[in-house]
Amino acid sequence: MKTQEAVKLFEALSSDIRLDLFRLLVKNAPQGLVAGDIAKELGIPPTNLSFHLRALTSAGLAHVEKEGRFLRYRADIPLMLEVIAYLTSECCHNSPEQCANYRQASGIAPEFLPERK
Amino acid sequence: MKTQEAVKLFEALSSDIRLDLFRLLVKNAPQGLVAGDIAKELGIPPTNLSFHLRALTSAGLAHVEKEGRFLRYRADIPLMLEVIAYLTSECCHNSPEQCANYRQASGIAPEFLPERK
DNA sequence: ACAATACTTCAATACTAGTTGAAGTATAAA
DNA sequence: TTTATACTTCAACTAGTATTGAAGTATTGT
Repeated sequence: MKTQEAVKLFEALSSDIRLDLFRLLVKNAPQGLVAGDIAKELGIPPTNLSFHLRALTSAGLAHVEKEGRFLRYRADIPLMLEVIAYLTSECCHNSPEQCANYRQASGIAPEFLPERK
Repeated sequence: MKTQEAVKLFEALSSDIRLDLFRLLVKNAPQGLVAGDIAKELGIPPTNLSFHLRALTSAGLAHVEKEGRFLRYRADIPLMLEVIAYLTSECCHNSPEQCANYRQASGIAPEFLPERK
């Protein structure tokens, strides 16, 4: 992943609305949610929701699919994992002693953490 | 972690300079780097570097310590791991089948991934 | 004491993002 | 085919963010 792409992704997550939104989609992966259900869940006006949904999708963190007159949104979980890998890469110069302690104390499930290469 | 704190952290990472900066500090954890070394490494003017260092530290992602006339900056790795845990929490409703596949394919080291509770 | 170094804060400017109401498009229901 | 539903785009305003040069503070070397 390039820096500019990662920046785009973090920008997309830099809003309370979008962060709630994305986490809701993560929670409801992989089936996703239609815009109306999201609006009900988060309680924000449709105009504003559209704005933030667009921000998420154009960053690539969510994808849309049409279902009749509904639009279904899904989180891109692999991309989320890529940006985590980018953020944490070469942590502590991959020193097993230094970094592994942090990692093990983190309360993060093993499957979400980047391999040390 | 509360939403607003996580937003603050993602905002802090929403700049190419600060993202490079933070990743440099992650790579050089836990000993950290002094501002001058960072400036050399990233090649940005001191005024601007100060601005971005302040943004990172006031978000809590980095901490400063005085060393004579130098200032040493260190990444807060546990906080980084907390925000990862926040982002990925309840992924796929913690369904082992759905989510574990994503996680295992992610190339992220086990120690960086949140526990499913 | 004086000058150099290391880094920061200040002030001014330019730009980018967030929110809202009104209007638009597309699908479905009556 | 008229009406309602689902969601988006447009336009306007507001407010926050990034960058830079100049000036400031603190520490070290001579």
